[in-house]
Amino acid sequence: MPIVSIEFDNNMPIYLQIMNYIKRQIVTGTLKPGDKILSVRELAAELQINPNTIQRTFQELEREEIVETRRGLGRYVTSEESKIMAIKKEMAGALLDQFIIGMQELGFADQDIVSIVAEAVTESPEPGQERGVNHT
Amino acid sequence: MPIVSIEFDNNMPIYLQIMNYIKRQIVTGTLKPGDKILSVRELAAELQINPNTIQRTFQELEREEIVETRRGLGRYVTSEESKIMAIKKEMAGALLDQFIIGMQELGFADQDIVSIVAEAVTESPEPGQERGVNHT
DNA sequence: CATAGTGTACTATTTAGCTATGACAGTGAC
DNA sequence: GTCACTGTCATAGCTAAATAGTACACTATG
Repeated sequence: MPIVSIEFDNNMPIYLQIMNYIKRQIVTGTLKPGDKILSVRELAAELQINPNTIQRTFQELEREEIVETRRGLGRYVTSEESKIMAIKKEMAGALLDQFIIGMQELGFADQDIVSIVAEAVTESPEPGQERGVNHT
Repeated sequence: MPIVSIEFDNNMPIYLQIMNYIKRQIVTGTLKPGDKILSVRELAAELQINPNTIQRTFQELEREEIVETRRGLGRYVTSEESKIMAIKKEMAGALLDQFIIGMQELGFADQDIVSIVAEAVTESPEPGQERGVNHT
């Protein structure tokens, strides 16, 4: 049984989901700047996934300059906090865009969108819950 | 050049994206209950996509009882408006969940989430725009 | 009847993602 | 040097998604 686990969405590449998983850990401080990251083989074993897939995940993260690789030693979270802030901003912006544009495409008015969010946040503060949405 | 077009996300199956595209048209009333839907070959030509992929899209939509098939005639939007309402509710709920849980995972407080949405909605009311997000 | 349009089915091919497995190279501790 | 870890590379195989092309069945129209 894995120590940590991710609920994978079959309609999205695993390596992208693991990327976001790592990014979240960095953004929220679970992984701090300069921290050593689990090795390819460790993380592969923990998530029950092929090491090659983890390798691809890290290659992407490195391309985004979020992690640094020291050959023979391991991988480390970038020390540039500005980079981490930028990632957080980018991820939040993507979430926001997807949500608002999506709701507008469904025909919701701007005021409705705001009140739906406000209501959802007050009625069930903990994550992972079902939420009701009033529609017109 | 296609009359209508969709910006496809390569990280998600096309047939699912077309599904949502059709669902949105139904939910917003662009396609009304009982309306005839473009044929497999028509829609395939319009979206520049293989008819087999469109066929798969419609099979899924039919499984969700959103469209009805009359062999030899074509496909039609369901006449049950309650079904359409349910779809809208479901799609909005999915968007909401994804957004709120995502923001919470990024470390945003509930109040922050509400104000970010309120600000985004007021500052750029039209869809398809970039939005800034203030983070702490 | 023939025709044109509809949905449906089938085979074959390509590509991306993921897996399985093995091998090689750099680093630090002993 | 040896060992155990690290990252990296390469080959092969499997599956789902999408394409291409063909064919068949149903329906309305004439």
